[in-house]
Amino acid sequence: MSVFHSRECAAPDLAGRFPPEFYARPTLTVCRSVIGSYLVHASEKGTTAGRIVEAEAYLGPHDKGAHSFGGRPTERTRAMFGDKGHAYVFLIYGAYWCFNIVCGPAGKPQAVLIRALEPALGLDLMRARIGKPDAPAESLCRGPGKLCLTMGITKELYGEDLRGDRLFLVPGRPRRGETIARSVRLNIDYAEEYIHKPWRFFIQGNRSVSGPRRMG
DNA sequence: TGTCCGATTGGT
DNA sequence: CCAATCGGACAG
Repeated sequence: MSVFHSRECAAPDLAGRFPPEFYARPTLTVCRSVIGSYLVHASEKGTTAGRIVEAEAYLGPHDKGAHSFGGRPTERTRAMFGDKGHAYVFLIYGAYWCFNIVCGPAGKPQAVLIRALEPALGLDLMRARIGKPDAPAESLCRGPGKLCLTMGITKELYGEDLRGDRLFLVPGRPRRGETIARSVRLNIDYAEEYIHKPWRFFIQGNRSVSGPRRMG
């Protein structure tokens, strides 16, 4: 809460950040735990933030849906093999950036893809970044590519330490009455048996969630 | 060097 | 359902 009073957003509250131990837990635990937490980007243009309402776990090197499948680092995936609690940012379809939190035990390149946020701060800056001054709030960060557009996340933040001052997470929990649901991950038709792993978490029924908003 | 393709999105 | 669009992965 306190972090989001406008005065404090100009100088983000360091104490609000997750401790390193948060990212040391199993990746599926981290993935479920970030639901309800906030992602904050303090950029030169201003600060934007959103409550995480949808995330997916990628459990390389065995997960056929993960970029780290096979276990060999490449130029693109280098960050996934690096320190936990840092950003793995990649470009998809030559058009959109996607943001992940690097996780996993030692030697396991894993990550949590942030798929959707409920906008919390800097909505007009978000709208300005996509050139849509009238875009409804719930659509601004609905989808991994869109949230990077509106949050101003690009390759510039590749490998960024999420405990730093630019891009960071602030703990939060789902609100009363909100339920965390899980499902298969989206758009990984090539992942064979890993297609069916229920490694997507989301706040049931939340309007900012991309794809299916309910189980079943 | 050349070819193939995607952890998406927006429009038809 | 379909195309846009381009950096990276990998084969040769």
